[in-house]
Formats: sequence, C-alpha cells, structure tokens
Amino acid sequence: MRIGELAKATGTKAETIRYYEREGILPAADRTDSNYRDYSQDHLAALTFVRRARELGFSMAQVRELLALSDHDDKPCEDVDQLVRQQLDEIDSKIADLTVLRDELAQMLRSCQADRIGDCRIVESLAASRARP
Amino acid sequence: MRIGELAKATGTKAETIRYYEREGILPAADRTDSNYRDYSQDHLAALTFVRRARELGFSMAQVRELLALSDHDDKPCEDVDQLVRQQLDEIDSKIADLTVLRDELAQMLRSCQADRIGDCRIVESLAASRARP
DNA sequence: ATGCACCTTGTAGCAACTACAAGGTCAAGC
DNA sequence: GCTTGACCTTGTAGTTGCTACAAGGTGCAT
Repeated sequence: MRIGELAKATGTKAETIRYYEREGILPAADRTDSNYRDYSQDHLAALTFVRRARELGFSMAQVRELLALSDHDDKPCEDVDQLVRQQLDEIDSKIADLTVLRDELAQMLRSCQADRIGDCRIVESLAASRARP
Repeated sequence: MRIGELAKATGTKAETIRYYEREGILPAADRTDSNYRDYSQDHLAALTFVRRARELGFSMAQVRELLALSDHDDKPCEDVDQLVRQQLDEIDSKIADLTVLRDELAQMLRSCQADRIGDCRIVESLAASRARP
C-alpha cells in the first residue's frame, strides 16, 4: 500500500509517517519503480503500535524502548511493565498538577465580583507573588 | 537590579527574561553605563505576573492578552473572566483526557501476568488497533 | 493530452524556552 | 596592577513532535 493509504488506515498524516521513518521509529518501506513507498501489513502493525503508544502519552524515546522490547519475545515482561508504570506515574502527577491549577482558577473566578479591571481580584491574584501567600 | 537578581527573585532563568523582552512580553529594561540591564520594581511586578500566569497554564498569547487587559483599569472585568473561564475549560478537558489514559494504562498493567514479552498483554494491547475494540 | 490526485525531497516553522559560544565588566584578593 | 571568577552582553542553534510548504515527478481518467 502507498503512504496515503497507510495514512488513512492509521489516522496519521503522510508527513508524519515520513518523519517516523527519518527518525528510525518505523523501518523504511520498499519502493515501487516510480520511487513511491510501498508498505506491508507489518508496517501497518508497526505504525499502529507507535500511534497507540503516542496516544497513551509515551514519548518518542519511550516508544523506541517499547519497540525494542516488543522485538524480544523472550525478555522479561517486567521491562515493559516498568515503562508503563513510569508513564502511569507521570500522568498521575500531571493530573495532580492540573487539578491544583483548576482549583486555583475556579477560586479566582469565584473571588471576583468587580465590574472594572481596576478592582478585579483576578488581576490582583495574578500580580501577587506566590512566595508570599 | 540586574538580570541575575531579578532571575533569582522570580525563579526565572536570565535567558528566559531576555527571551520575554525579545518577545515583547516584558518591557525593555534601562541600561547601565556598561550596558547591563537595570530592572525596577515595576519590572519585578510585571515578571511576577507573567510567571504566575504561565504557571497557571496560560499560553504566551493569553498572557499578552492578560497584560493588555490589566493595563486598562476601566475595561470590564468580564474580559478577564472570559480568559480565565476558557483556561479552566481547557484544563478540565486535559484532566479528562489524562484520566482516560490513566485508566487504560492501569488496565494494561492489571491485565498482564505473563513472564515473557512474547506473551505480554501490554504489548498486545499496544499493537491492537483501537478502531477494532 | 490534459487535468487532478497523489507521490517525492528538502527546508522551514510552531511553542516556550534552553544551551551554548565568544566576548565585555566588575569587585576581590595577591 | 593584575588576575581570577562571577556576572553580563549578543547571537545562534537545539529541544519535542510534528506540520506546512515549495518545486517537481507519477498514475489514471477523460
């Protein structure tokens, strides 16, 4: 299949696929006589894997590790587990951070009943140093 | 005060302060005879405002808007409110997305009791197309 | 044969910094 | 008076994960 087909099948832009190839995330495809990339089912599977991992928030570096691991059927599962746990922890920590922000923003909205910006508590609380609460 | 002092006072790197100046987010500082930047208390307040807004997840473009608004004491507070509400919505949506990821990753971890990667459900579920659940 | 959708390469841009490199300035210590 | 070291200056390039474009080649239908 050509790059456009693969793109459609995986919901990836053709440019992104070429980018993955350049980055060594995806193996290079065969070429047709006219130099078009010609992809196999293996490529489809590989790209699906990559996109799924990216959707789950893994970085390109982590995707590389996952790909390397998935090539070694006999290595211990523990290695994969560890990457997943690490990612889970990072996401938990992001959620925690965002929740704090969310609450601060909500508090700001509640605090301001002014009409003019000159009296606005939101602007005040943005200007206030966080170190001096 | 010199850039290093301002940096320390706000927890910002000197390079970032210079970057803000280049981007027009911060007004240019006066210069000493030896061409060092010389900051005032107003600069300290402005940078504090910017950093606080960035910490709260506002983009540079939004920070620009907030700065512009905060300069106009007589404009309606509603304009600021709207930016804050928009940011709140974006954060809520990010939290929702991350929560979905979190649960998927947790499910993956629970699902795999294998020893070898060849039998690992995590690798399987990464390889599986999402469109075909 | 002519249009149009597709493909090729290469390069530059996005956000929001961060990290150099190569050099200038200033106060302290010998 | 001279060096050391911490600071400052400008300018440029790198980071992440793409995305957008330009200039041209290919394949197929009409």
